[in-house]
Amino acid sequence: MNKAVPKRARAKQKRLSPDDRRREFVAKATEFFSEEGFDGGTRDLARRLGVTQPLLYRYFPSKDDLIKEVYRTVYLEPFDAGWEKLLTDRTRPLRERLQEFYQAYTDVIFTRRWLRIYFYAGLKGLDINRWYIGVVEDKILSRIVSECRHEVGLPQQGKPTAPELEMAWVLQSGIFYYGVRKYIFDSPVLEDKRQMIGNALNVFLTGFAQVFSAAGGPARATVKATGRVALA
Amino acid sequence: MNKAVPKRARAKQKRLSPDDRRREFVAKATEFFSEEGFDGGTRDLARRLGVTQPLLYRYFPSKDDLIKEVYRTVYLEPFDAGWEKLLTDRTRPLRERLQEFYQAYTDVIFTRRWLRIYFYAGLKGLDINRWYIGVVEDKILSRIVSECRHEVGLPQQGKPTAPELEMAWVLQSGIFYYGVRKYIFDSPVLEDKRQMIGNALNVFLTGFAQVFSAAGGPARATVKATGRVALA
DNA sequence: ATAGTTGGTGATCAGGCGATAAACAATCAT
DNA sequence: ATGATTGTTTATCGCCTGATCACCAACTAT
Repeated sequence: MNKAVPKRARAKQKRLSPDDRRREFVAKATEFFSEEGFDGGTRDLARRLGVTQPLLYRYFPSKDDLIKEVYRTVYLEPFDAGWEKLLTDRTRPLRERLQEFYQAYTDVIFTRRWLRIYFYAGLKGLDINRWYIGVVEDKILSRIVSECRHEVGLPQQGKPTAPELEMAWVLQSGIFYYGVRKYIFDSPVLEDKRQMIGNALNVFLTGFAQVFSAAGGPARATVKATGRVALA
Repeated sequence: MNKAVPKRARAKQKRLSPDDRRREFVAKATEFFSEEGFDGGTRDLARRLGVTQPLLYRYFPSKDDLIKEVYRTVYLEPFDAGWEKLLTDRTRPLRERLQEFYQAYTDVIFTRRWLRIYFYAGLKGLDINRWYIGVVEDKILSRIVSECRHEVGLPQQGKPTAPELEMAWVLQSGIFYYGVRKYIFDSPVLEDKRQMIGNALNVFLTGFAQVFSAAGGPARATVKATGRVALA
């Protein structure tokens, strides 16, 4: 049993402040759990941290508490207050605002770390996930719908309708799933993310204008005034 | 310890053929794993089946083998050969074919069972998931692109381009994620699935026509002939 | 130098896991 | 009815898990 020489081994890493060390643990735990899932063992995690397993329990009362901190950092980290202003800044063309927003947004969430934690949490049925979806709807999608309505000359009658919001979800999801395919399924995707976003926006904006504006040009598909689809 | 009366208790359920019983096990295991994840215990599973845990090992050599059978049934079950024909049947309007296809397709995969297994498998990094994505691309998306090209009068020059295929993914994902929100995240969605699909298709088809057809009408957004987006 | 506080480890516990073996119960062929 | 065969359970094994406790090492203040 080679238990000796603990001095030298640890002498290299300088002593961090307790808070910093804690944060370091959370950061590495995030990486670990995003790979192994939340059923990953505390011993494996500790090994990855270069410490022994009981030490975790000095910093966190239980594994669940550690996991909760992981959630918090992952979910709260990305949201940039500037995005709301960007989306509603009518001094710039809508197309340009959306392109810039989706590039910035996907720069943040299109990581293996973020996406995997997101789905692990979702499959667990945690509230935090529904909360996040609500935030996306409030801060992003309903703004986008409002701006689209303005763009095509529709009245700004308060909240977006449910079909409009759902259509914004279709756009959002179409872009979002590019990241899922790439980072969760390791599936090949169009290399140029910018181009994917650009095309998605072009199709969405032209389509939205013709489908949702009552006074739109001769729509290619038959749509009643209510937005309900006339099937064949 | 009440160990007696095993006769009566089991007398009710008639004896099934071995194969049927096996299938019943797989079916209920699918349900179980879709809820608990594949880390769910074999004892819990057995309790759900109304039998004891060791019995599972008479029907399946190991837990992993059982899981593989679960995958097989879930992934192979849905694919309907008729869908390819439906998508390419040019005697009917494209809009109508797509609406019918996506309604049928989502009728099959929009279940808590299917979607959750799909993501559990995906997070594990299993090949079967990449395989499925490839199938979707070959059997569904490239057909859709071909049909769209035909619809807008573009030449049928073999395979779809990468940007076109990616655009089809945006449509597919936009629709697919409706099910994810509803059945995985238990999040409220537009009640009328048919309407969601209809609107998504309307926007996509009108948008696609104007964005991807070189000779399209006056597109609202600036797009070079290559499909690459001109930013601002 | 010494006492006190904090950072970290080794040993260990109770419980749950997947899996196995031996015994019992029920059915079937004759 | 009897023996063979299949279906099912009880008991158990070795391993791994999250968590705890007593102890050791290191830095800080005096």
